[in-house]
Amino acid sequence: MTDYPDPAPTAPTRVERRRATRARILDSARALFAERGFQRTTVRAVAAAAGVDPALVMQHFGTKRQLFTEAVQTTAPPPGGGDPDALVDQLLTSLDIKLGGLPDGTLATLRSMLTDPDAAEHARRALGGQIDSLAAALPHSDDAELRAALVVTAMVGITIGHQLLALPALRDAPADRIAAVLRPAFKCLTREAT
Amino acid sequence: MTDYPDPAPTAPTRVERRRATRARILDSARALFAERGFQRTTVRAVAAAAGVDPALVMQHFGTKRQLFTEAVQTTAPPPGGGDPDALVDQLLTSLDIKLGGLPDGTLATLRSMLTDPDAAEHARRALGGQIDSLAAALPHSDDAELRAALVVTAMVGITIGHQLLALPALRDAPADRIAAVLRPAFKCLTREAT
DNA sequence: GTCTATAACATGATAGAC
DNA sequence: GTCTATCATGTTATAGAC
Repeated sequence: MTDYPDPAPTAPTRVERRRATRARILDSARALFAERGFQRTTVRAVAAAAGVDPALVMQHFGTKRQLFTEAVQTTAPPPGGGDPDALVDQLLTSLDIKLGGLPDGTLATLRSMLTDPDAAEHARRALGGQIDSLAAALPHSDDAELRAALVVTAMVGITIGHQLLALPALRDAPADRIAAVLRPAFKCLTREAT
Repeated sequence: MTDYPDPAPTAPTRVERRRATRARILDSARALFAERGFQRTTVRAVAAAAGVDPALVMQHFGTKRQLFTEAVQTTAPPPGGGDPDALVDQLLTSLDIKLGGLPDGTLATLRSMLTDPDAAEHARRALGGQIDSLAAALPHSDDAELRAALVVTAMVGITIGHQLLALPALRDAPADRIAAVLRPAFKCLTREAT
């Protein structure tokens, strides 16, 4: 093992190769989970996409569920502090991003959250975090959290309609126009009033 | 078959019994599809819930998919005509209904639309219809359809957050309060402006 | 010894026999 | 209407390759 000290810089060690294979499997899994959701994605399909044997996938991740969990694990989105109007613009920008290419991990969670308990829990946590951040930045009132939740879930619905269902009315609209139409409504939602 | 002419008013004929069994299967299927979605619902579970043999389900509906299609078939929601403000109130009322008990057929479609192509198509059609109705009632402009689509998909997102994900921030809010907070924002969305 | 591939078993959808 | 057979899939156990 330690007899020959790095014969060539281009020769990967076994651990490196294994790590690379693992990463390849994770990438394929993320893409397929994003496209088809948890249930409709088969371990065999992931293996085929990654160019490995199906059993190898299990070797690496134990169960399909664990594979999903790791594939979906992502760094938390940046929490935004500042005044509410800036926050709304920030949210609209992130929606703008979302309406373009949502990352596969997020897509996978979005797509599976209605039919898979684990994905639902993951979504609950992620959305809860976004809601709390937004609520904290809103003017204090007893329905700040409610308003924040409505803004976030409304954006989820719009994203679903655009990205996952591809509703013609949304698919054909440019992202900046959507943001422009949405802005006054969201400002209205975040402004405290009874 | 036609020898004995209705021996008793309480004795159901074979076709009646078959029809009743079929209805029982459909009800069980609708409930299970609403709770677990298409994939996670097994024909065996539907059969067990209806108290029949699994093969009988196939005898009646051919495939699990066809069972889903028939279970989800529902009468179209009432198209609303009138002025936009009244329409917004009407939508909020329907949201109010939705936040209470959504019918199983709708729940089943909602839950499965992100992971099942057929359910997605069904949802696309149903939402498209709602969007078109609303757009037709909005003041004519080139983004009436966009605005209508945003209102409808936002409501879908809110419904999902409330009913399917049970986000704490929404779950704990009374429906009338949600409607009150939402009303100004939706009015803003439906009012033409650039 | 460590990585990979093959075989075996359980459950579910569906088709055909009875 | 019920029972049995076939096929796909998730998962585990076992054998083969380097």
